[in-house]
Amino acid sequence: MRSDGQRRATIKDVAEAAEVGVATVSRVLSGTGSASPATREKVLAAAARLDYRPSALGRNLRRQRTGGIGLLVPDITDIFYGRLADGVLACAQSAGEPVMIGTTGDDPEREAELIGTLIEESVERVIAVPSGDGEMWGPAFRAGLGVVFAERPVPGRENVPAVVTDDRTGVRTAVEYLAGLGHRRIAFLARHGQAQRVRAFREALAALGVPVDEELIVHAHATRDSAYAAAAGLLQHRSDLTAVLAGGNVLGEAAVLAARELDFRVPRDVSLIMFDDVPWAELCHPPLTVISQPAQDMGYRAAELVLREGRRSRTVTLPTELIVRGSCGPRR
Amino acid sequence: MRSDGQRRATIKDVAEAAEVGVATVSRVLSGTGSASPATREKVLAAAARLDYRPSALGRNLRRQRTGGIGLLVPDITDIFYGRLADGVLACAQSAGEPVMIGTTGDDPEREAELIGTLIEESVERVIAVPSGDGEMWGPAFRAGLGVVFAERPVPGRENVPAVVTDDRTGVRTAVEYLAGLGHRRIAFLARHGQAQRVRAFREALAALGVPVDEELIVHAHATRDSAYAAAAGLLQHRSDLTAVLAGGNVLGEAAVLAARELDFRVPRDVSLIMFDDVPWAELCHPPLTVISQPAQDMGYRAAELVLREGRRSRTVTLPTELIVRGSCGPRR
DNA sequence: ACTCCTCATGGAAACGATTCCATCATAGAT
DNA sequence: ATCTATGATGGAATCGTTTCCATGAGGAGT
Repeated sequence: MRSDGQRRATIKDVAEAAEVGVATVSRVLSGTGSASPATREKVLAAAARLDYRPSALGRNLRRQRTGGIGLLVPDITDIFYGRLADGVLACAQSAGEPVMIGTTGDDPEREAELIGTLIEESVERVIAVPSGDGEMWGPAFRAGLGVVFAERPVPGRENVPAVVTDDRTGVRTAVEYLAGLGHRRIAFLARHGQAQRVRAFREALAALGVPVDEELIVHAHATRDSAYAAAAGLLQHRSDLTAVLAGGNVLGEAAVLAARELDFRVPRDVSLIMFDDVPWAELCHPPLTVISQPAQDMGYRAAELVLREGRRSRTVTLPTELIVRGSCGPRR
Repeated sequence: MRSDGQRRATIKDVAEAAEVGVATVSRVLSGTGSASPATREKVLAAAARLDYRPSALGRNLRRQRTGGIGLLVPDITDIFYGRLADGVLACAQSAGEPVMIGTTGDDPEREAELIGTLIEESVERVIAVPSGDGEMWGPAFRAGLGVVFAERPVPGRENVPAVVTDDRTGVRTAVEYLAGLGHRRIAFLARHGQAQRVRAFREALAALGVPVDEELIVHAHATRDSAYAAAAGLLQHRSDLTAVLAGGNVLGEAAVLAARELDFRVPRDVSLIMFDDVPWAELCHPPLTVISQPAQDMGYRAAELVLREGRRSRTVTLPTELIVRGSCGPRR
């Protein structure tokens, strides 16, 4: 008996042990085709005895399809993407599909590299939060990958299925809520790549007859440092603002921190509202009013979409919800 | 030209296009062996023209090694594991290794399933935060996987390399700090699987001559609900306690929430300290005093360890750091 | 009893890459 | 001029699986 630890048993070993051909073993184990009960038994017994597991490598090579899905997110440390990933994993694992993950850091170049790796690995389905303008996706489509975008659509690729949040309604809800409290000087703290939300922000202000001050729209990169710098700059240089809308939890965190550091009292001196409902929003002082986004659902739906590649599927838009806590007050 | 979109180019296509044999193409592209400059050029040009990418499937099947590392964490939504995963990804991506991720939910059964999947996929290196007692790892070792445990060691498997935090020192630091403030009735809010920290807790108390009250040691599962229930139960039923040490950020969050809900003022009524330095610890009111753990380093080191499988490596223990903020005060 | 059909079965090809090995050409040495 | 050493090159085997196809056996229908 040399089955203990040296080499993984192959289908050939099972065939020998069961005294049948490899084709029969394959048929029995995959459930396709016919086999007599006696043979069936023998094969199953041999497979169990040898602790046999079919090699996905061999199978995939033969079948010319890998199964398995790739997942590309900017930053797994951002809880929003953590929850998105969790949703993807929940769906993928219940379907028995392995998931290959990569973090792009919102850098199109790293994204391109990761796409390349996925293609080499013959992964044929990808869920991605695209970086930059999403200009790196040519090779992926040329290679025939099934792609679903999450969180953000890509400007040039409207025909690619995507699962996004209803940015327009979300932003409008936030802006109307703030305007209802009397705020006019509302700042938007955005991440690069949130062009859609910025547009919605302008529209929402315009619809309310509030003039848009471009200097109140500030962009930051996805890092905590950049977010803090942007938030602090905003509060210092545009001190006539009375409310800040943060485009994501990292930006919101930075805003809270900057406000505290610069001695702005929330909500007395400045009202604060952010995208993403995160656990610490309740723990904050004061508790943060947020526009919640269904991050986990988003991941789950994206995974569903990418797994049923059959039907042509359009973009799915998920609703947001305003959760009022204590960080917004009337304009002073 | 049919190279546009239908089928991925194979090495054979490149060989034909360059008018050489497949062996030559392989040699040129992988850099092994010799080839004349002219041939070299022809092959490179053909490969570029056809947008050729070698299939990892074919290569791995032939080479009998997959490369790529598996990563098993309890919950990617927990920022501690998010940072751990980030560290793993940082190392793996810089080494060009794909990463397959799975979440176990701290459930040994799901863990076993995921291990099975990894074996089928011929992944040969795994970094895992083991669930339960880690009794499901037999098949993995039998299959010859290179395993590195992270965060927690597994009782029966001391010879498996692991990257863990210095629980003993971390806990002792926290307990000594609290004792220095006059606290005697110190509770420990632990997750299942933190046996090591519980042991350290008992030892630290004993070393200070403080009697150990077993009822002040409470266990919760890894979910937010379970953590909240445990924290609330602790505060309600053992109201003579004056300080709580939480074994992780989810537990700490639950403690803050429960304290607020039950009208315990922090730190006046109860002092609070938790493992994990997370961004919201500063945002909390009052800011939380924490024992920080180098989660990202942990992941990075684990990845390094699992990639240099060559040398036999022992367990790596990473230091913790006490970060004093405002959630601990003198005993009333 | 002969034919036909179905079912069980195993051999062999294919998937895409690497790598061993044999072949061939050319340059250098005698 | 002949022999040898070296480098370039391609054919073919191999990895583990699935699947096509051929074969053989056995039962049913005439």
